[in-house]
Amino acid sequence: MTKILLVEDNPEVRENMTEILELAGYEVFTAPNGKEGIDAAIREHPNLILCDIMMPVLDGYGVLHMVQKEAQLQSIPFIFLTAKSERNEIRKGMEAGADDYITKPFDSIELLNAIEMRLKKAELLKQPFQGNLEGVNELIAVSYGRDYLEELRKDRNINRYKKKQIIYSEGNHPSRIYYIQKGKVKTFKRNDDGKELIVGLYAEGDFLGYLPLMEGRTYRETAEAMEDVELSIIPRSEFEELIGSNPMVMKKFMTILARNIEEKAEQLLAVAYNSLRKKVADTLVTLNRKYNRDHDESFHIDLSRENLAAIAGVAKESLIRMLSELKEEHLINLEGRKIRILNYAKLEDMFN
Amino acid sequence: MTKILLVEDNPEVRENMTEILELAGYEVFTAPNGKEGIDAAIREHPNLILCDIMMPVLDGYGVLHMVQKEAQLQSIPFIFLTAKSERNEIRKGMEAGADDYITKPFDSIELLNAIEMRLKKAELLKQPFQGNLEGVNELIAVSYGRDYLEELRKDRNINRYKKKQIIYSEGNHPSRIYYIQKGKVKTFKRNDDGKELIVGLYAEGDFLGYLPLMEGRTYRETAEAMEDVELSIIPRSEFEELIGSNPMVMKKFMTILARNIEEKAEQLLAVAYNSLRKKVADTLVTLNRKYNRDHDESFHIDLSRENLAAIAGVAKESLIRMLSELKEEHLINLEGRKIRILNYAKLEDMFN
DNA sequence: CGGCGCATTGAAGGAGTTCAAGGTATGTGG
DNA sequence: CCACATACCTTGAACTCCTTCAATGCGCCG
Repeated sequence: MTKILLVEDNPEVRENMTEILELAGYEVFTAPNGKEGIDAAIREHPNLILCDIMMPVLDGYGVLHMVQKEAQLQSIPFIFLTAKSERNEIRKGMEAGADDYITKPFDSIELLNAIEMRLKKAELLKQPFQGNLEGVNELIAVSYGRDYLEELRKDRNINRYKKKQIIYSEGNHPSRIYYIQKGKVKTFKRNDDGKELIVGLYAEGDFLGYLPLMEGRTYRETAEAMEDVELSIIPRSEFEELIGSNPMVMKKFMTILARNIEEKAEQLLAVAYNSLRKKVADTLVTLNRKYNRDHDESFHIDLSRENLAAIAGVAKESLIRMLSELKEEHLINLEGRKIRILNYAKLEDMFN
Repeated sequence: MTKILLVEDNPEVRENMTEILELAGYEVFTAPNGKEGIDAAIREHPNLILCDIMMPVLDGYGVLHMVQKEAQLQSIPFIFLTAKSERNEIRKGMEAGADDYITKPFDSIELLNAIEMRLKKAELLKQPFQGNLEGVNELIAVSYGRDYLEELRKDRNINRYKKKQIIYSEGNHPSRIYYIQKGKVKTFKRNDDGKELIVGLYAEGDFLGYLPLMEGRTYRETAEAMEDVELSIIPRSEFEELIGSNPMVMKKFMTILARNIEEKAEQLLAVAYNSLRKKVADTLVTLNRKYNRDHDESFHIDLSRENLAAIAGVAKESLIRMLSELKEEHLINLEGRKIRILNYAKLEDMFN
């Protein structure tokens, strides 16, 4: 139920308006002065505040000021409601930060329309979460329009990296994010022994390196070009603008992050307890899912054995042996370094 | 630089205003009619739109309507700027969804004040990310005020679960999140062999089970009470309201998620390549960091060996043997099932 | 053609799991 | 309050799966 807080010192006006609002289906809370109004706002957290200006104890400007100072009340629409109808007064009210300013006397329909519109505008922030999202690209499309990606491609400095070149290193400070125009990038961590675990794979159209920027930390992993790569640079400020400007974008971004967590948890289970056999099979399945979205029959995985091993979290030699085994069983085919999956279903349900 | 789009058909007024705005330090784009105004808005993505009402081709209401329909433009403040000063006209403009309505003639100071206030309000959505956040609790505090937690404690249905009781299971559909009043909860996954890996530990004051709600999926893990537990239930709608109502809350929440990803990646590396010795030491260090925030000397870890093993991702017996070893080396002390850390520094830098 | 990088195969070794059995704490019912 | 059951902890010994080390093979490029 939508809650409205009415702050008004005149008891008659208050009751009259309460009636109108309740008839319109709102749940109404009232306060006879500014101070109690603030208390009620904090207590009830209404969806909208209607407030008189001239009141004892604390006037309407005071209420608005307080409301804007409290983080939890900032986003509540605030409408002044007053007999002061001179242009100056109106400007003063709006300049104080009200969302609307209605002068008495008013029609009830005027009041209700105003309320409805402000509620609607506030509602834009509150769409429920949306599932299904391919990549961060969508974000860009949503917030800047489709052309933005195209623009990126043209306008920006494009950085080129050779195969095996480091893009950023663990411990460095992030100042930008990267958008991959071309090529593949891996991000990895090393343990104390120098063994490499690949924690992320990125391809054309992916964004890279946004996590540390969001956390305000240094990079926790190293990014390296797996082939010759072209990256466009998006400066920190622009990224923040991108994320911060549109609540829908934020929601989508949060969904992506949430999914990422689930994936990592899944991988964690696999790495911890699964047999070599299953780890390798899972890796192949995951890579296929990731890079072969349209289920192309002729698709093959083309990564060095070393990298494959670092993704699966196993030794290179173990991986190779397991690939041979899987080939024996006609689940995959090895064509040079390239791997083609023959029996996807069996790989997926590989027992442990 | 702050970009302002001015849509106005009269060339004189347009140039005059442009000058004022540029003097005030804004970057100004102009359009002579509504249609071009829309195009410019999409192209430039301004921070604020000033718009006349009476214009050829497409009038101000039309522009506002279009702006509200485009997801990427919705959140841009929109100010009407017109000679129509009758009360009716003002109401009509505001009811159409404008954020302010300024009547000609106006002082330049009036105009600039109005612009500044609307920019400021819009800016509330765009604060940069903030680091440092203890838990989701903070979110609640920010958005609803401190008292909300207290309220939760009193008003809600409190569900009680006995030790070992399942709170939710993998595959089920989420319809609410949980807030832990009392007790400890673990979330875990099982691999095909039925081996358990603990992926999350939650204690008093933590929230539980929000990820699947955000992703719109089923639970990916099972939650079980580790001791007798009291939980309050927060329905889905309320959770969405909570997250959606305040952009600051969203930002903070995103930061939490980002951190969570980093942690999982870290754990992944550890589980994949580290020795039993290091896995156990890391687990002890992590648990200490998690549950002993104030570095209490007399703190001890009190978990079953089984659970400890499931956190570290090793066999129970292996864990026990390693604990004995660590005790021999005077790094920890075993007091019954309880574990006290004696040499935190050495545990932390345990070699592999 | 020789050197380099990567892939493959063989054999040895070891870290950690598993199975099995005994020990200790905790609680419950007579 | 004791006896007994149950759940949890600990230790021993065998085994296995995977890693590691080492040698060889293969293809590519200057």
